[in-house]
Amino acid sequence: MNRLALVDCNNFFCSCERVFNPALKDKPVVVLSNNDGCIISRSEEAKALGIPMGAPLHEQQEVIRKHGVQVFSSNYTLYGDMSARVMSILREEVPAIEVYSIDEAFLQVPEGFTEEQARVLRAKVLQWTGIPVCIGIGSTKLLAKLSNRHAKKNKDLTGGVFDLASYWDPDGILTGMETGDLWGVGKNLAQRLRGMGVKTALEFKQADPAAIRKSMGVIGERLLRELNGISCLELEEMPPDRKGVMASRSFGSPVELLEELEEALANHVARASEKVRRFGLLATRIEVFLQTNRFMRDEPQYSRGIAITLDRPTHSSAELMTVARDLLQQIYRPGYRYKKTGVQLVNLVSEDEYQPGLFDQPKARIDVDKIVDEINRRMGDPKNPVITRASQGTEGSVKGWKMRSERHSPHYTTNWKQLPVAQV
DNA sequence: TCTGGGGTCCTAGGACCC
DNA sequence: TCTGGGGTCCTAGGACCC
Repeated sequence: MNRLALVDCNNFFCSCERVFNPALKDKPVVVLSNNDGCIISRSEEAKALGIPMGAPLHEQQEVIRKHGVQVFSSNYTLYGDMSARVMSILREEVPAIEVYSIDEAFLQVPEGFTEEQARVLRAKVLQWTGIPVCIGIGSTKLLAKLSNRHAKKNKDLTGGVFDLASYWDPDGILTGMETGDLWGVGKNLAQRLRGMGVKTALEFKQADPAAIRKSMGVIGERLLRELNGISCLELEEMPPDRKGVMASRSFGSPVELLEELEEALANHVARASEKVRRFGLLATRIEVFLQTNRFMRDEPQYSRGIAITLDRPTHSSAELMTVARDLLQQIYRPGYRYKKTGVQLVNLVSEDEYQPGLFDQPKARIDVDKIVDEINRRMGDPKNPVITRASQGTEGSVKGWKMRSERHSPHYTTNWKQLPVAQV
């Protein structure tokens, strides 16, 4: 019998901010998306104030002011480092682990693994990192997710740990859960199920597999089986090779000029190609896209993407920037107020496996890109690299495309100059 | 003033080939 | 009267997730 545990960090980004700033304890805290646009993490206190997930910041200003909600720009350097600490503790405890996202991991646990043991693990993570987690146990990924959700929703009763299979009334829990609360069932699938008269998780569990297959395809059938304890989603210890890398940002304020778009795009290409180099990959295809603000209903809208397959795979910033700029020029139309541009590098191949073609240039003896990457890694932070290309614009030329990040916490754990100081 | 960014998987349809 | 069928690759778009 398979046995899995899903460990999920509570309000992860907010919890990270709290670890190094104890004054935030018991206070409402929220963390914003890139560009300080939306609220993407909320402490329990902030949730209690009725601040919804994904809410635009400007809609919540009044609540924030009234209750003194502490607001932070996202600090992915800090969150990434804290995540690695949590994952390394988990990895030591179990034979196999799949890091599913920055704040979640599936653990392969022994057959006799109990809620009691999960509580010990939970306490250890909290003590060693300061991050509270919830743990759900089940025989499939979907059931572990489901248990985790219950543990989190009923923390007072569960103490943050739950195993559906050892509960006295599992059907009662499934009845109290809508299909849309299940992992993998979004708005559309939930609606389709409602159309079939299936509303609760229990009704879904007992539904006719053939009917589900017919109306929801293989995805529906897989969910149904997982819900019934038949594992369809394997634990993936080795992350599969990346399919693509994307980089894009909304502008702080609308941009109309091609030159500014080119500058913003050059920055996105720089980030995307650095990522591709870091993974030891080459891109064989590049896509550039451009769009106006779809929320501005009364403004003229324009949205277009264009892609080409490269003559040969590359991860050179200079080469990719040239191609990207050319593509942008092809789709750019004057007279629009643009909200966003971005680049996707896809069909990635391994640097080592790639066979150079007959007419390829031999590799440069010194790879300038990689040297720049190394310097930026050691000396800068991701939002402010110390070395950039001229096409990316210069410091001080404050342009419309610059991203907002006004309430950034320090890089407590990754920059010597920003280490927290203990008061004696 | 103000609405994130980065992924994955699946399906359908067209082009092309034998 | 009558106009293959099956496989593969590519692309676009939908749906979902964190």
